[in-house]
Amino acid sequence: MNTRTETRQERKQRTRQELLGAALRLVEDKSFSSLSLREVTREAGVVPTAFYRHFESMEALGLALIDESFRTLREMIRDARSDPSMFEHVIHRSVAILVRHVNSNRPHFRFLVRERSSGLAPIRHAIRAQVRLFASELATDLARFPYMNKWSTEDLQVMAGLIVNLMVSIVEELLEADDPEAEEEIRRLAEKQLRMVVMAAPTWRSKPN
Amino acid sequence: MNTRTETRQERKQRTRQELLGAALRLVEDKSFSSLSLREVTREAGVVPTAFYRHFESMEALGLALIDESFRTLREMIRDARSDPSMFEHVIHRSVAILVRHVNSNRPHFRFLVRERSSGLAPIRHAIRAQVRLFASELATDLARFPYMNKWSTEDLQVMAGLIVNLMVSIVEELLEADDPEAEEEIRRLAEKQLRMVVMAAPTWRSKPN
DNA sequence: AGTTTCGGTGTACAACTGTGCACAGAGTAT
DNA sequence: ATACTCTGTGCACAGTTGTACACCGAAACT
Repeated sequence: MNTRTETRQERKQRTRQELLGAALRLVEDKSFSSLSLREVTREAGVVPTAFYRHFESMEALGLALIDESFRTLREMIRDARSDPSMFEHVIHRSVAILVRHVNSNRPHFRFLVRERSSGLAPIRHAIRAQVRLFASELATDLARFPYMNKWSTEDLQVMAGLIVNLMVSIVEELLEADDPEAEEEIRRLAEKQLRMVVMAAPTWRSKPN
Repeated sequence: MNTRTETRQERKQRTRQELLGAALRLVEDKSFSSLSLREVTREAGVVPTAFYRHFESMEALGLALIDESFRTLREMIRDARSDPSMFEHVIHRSVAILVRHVNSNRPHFRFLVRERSSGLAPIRHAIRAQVRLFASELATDLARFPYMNKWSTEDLQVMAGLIVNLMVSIVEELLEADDPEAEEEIRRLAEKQLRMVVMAAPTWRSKPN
């Protein structure tokens, strides 16, 4: 039994994680806002009132989930950036990485894309802020690519927004897909869509008329 | 008093509409799935059990709301198609029409974009099916444009998907915006994004390598 | 060793939920 | 005028909800 030599902090962290995990498991079939505090504690295996030792409300737990989810998303970006074969097959590699990370973190991604548009205002806004941040980082990355290195900041932002949008909708579709060939089809179309979007790069010039 | 000479069918239709309207009003600040049958009937001014005279469950009401919402969306498309000045300034006009329709049907659009990703599976799927249908129609429309008239059906579908995606996210942003200058900024960026996307048309060729 | 701190328990309660049932009263059909 | 058909009402009931409160026992501190 390893609980024997468990410090108090550790124990607290553990049940905190259990609460977060329980919520994540439960939003698989229900929306977060229709999730009750008692359901979460029941799933986590603690008594309802224990919830308050960790979060002051369900909304607070939701915000914590956002933190957690974006931590895994940042891992993904780090993966993508450190991929040496990236520059040649950017699109192919990016989509591959995205698909892989969605598959190994389905609950987190599901939570994010759902609550991004539905959900309580504070949660919605927290997610959208993070996504915008992500888009900004992408924009600076884009500046290193051919054709785009002369673009204005706004143009880069717009292009980044476009790509992030696309990524969000790819994630949405991946989450709806269950069988692997549906996934393969999504991946194929996703790559095509991305290619179309970046195809604008060589031709683009701000304020065309 | 006009209720004096009200036929039974009319009366039933009226309270049915009241229920739909009540639900639409309530999802302004809560998500549909966390909406209770009693709340809806309370807002509509009828007794809870009367609900069942019109819908067998909240899910059924949700599906009815989808119908209603897409009816107003189809109006929008009709407007757009019949606009004579369309072909010259397609993008500018399209965005204008979109913004106008979102503003005059905020509750419907809010309901759609929220429940599209969250919400119960049947409702989610119903909405996504309609959106896909919309994308297909757009694809055939696109075939009439220069450069694109030689494209394969799949390429047209992909481009249409891209545009619809973009429209969805524009609607999402419009719904978050409250003050008119924020709206103006969204409109401006939306036009730029659309221009970028269609910019691919002249250069695009399937299976580039 | 004695005291304090604090994560988790158990009980309790008022508020709310969905829905079954009997019934009213107006619209409709005969 | 009489009988039937409905939409909407009223009441009831068991189940669930959030949270207040007193409490326990072990880790942490003195």
